[in-house]
Amino acid sequence: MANCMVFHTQITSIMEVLANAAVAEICKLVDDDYAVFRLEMSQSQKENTALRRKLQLLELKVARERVLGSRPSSVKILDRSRGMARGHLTGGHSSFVKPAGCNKWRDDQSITVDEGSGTLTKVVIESADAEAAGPRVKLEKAEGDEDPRLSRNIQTGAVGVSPIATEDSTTAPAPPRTQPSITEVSGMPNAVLKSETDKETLTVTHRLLHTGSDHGSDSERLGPLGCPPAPGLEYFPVFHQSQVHSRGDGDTLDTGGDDPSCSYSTEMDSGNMLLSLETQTDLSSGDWNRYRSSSVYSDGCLDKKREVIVVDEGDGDVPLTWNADQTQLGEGHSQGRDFIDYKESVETNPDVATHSPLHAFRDRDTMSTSMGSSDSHRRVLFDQLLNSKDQRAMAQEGGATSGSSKEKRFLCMFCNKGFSCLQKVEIHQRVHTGVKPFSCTQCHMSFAQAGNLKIHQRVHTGVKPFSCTQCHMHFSHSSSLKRHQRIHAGEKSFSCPPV
DNA sequence: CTGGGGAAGGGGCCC
DNA sequence: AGGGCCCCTTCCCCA
Repeated sequence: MANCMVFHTQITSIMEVLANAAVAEICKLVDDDYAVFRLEMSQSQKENTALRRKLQLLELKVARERVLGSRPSSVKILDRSRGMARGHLTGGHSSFVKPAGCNKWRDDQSITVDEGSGTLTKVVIESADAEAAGPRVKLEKAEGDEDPRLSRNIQTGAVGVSPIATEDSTTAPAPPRTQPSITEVSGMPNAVLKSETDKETLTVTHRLLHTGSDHGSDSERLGPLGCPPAPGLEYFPVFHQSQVHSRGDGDTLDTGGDDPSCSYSTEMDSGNMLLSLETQTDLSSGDWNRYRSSSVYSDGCLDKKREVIVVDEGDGDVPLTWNADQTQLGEGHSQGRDFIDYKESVETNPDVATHSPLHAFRDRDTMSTSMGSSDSHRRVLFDQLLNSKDQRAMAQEGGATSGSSKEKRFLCMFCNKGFSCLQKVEIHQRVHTGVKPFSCTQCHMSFAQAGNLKIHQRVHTGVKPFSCTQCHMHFSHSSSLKRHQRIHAGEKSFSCPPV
């Protein structure tokens, strides 16, 4: 019996030893695998960084070639306001910033694009306007020796500072610490705003983002962070909540925080996905339109989506029915919570005029005291949307629900303008979304209405079906003929009223 | 003064 | 009869 007990004890001890050995081996395997995993992650991240560096260099080269090719000595930027307003990217997406308050680039605004040894590029745009509204905007792309990040500083400084156009950033006077600045670490997968002080960044961001609206024209507006806004995206009404994918539950897989290999939360920031989209897309307007019309903004896709507010006639003049079969404009854009919020606000608050998605977002954003970078990005997009075409539409139509609500029971969800049928409001909402599903097959142009495309194609065909009966003139537009015939009729457009 | 795009309204046709 | 769709027209604006 005693022998049996001893044997049992020995067996138990042996089992414990074996179990401990097994645990140790398992732990070792896990550690090894984890190390391999981290190594692979870091390698992949390095590869991504290298690819991004190459991409940015290519973009810079393209921008430089365009600028230098068109203006070899004194580089000026063409007025792309119309192109921007019409939603066509015509150049590098992040290379040039149009000074606020200026409708056109002036001769005294210089742009220096010097890549030097290929490792340093500075783009300096100086506004000689002595007005306080004229910011000094400096885009700087500097590539460090080891640091793969490409930084871009947007500074708003005192006006009147002598222009800075130097190849060496060390010769440029360092901005005062108190000077507000925004540093976009564009070398990261998507732009990440780093602020010296959050308050200052918020202020400067707000100032930068409102420089265009202060002057009233949407064509003057800067894109986010000085980038020409992507068409369509410029007025993209769907904005998503940031999705942070790093786990914070503290288990062994929690690689967020001090483990850089898994700190990819910013990559998934959907607010910055817009920038990512710009970066990954050939930004020539043609390619952009191809992309837009083929993959995201295909007409067939769009026409199947219903994003309108339908006035329930049985409920008086209060629009209560949210008709949104799909609250996204294209695949690849998850349904935005802002739209959900808006839906809720519409359902709970009939005051749609002051609770449009834009107002709702703006109100909510204004309440935010710690606006993050993605919020800033979204805010500029919403401000662009609200302050430009939306306001123009509001001004033209006198605001919400103009006209008879019985006849115009389909309300635009952006400006609340009423339309008689669903298709009309869908077409109208393309004003806000920038969607132009009808692309010309012979050029880069695209149109929101099929009829306008048809008229446009007369440019290529040379067809001028409208002939003047009193002269040899022919016109491609009927309105042009009508306008021309006023000349024969001796009609004066502006005549002094009889005294 | 013309060229041309943007946007909206109206009417006809079809289901 | 009513709604959706398509096409055309018209006006406005800007380059």
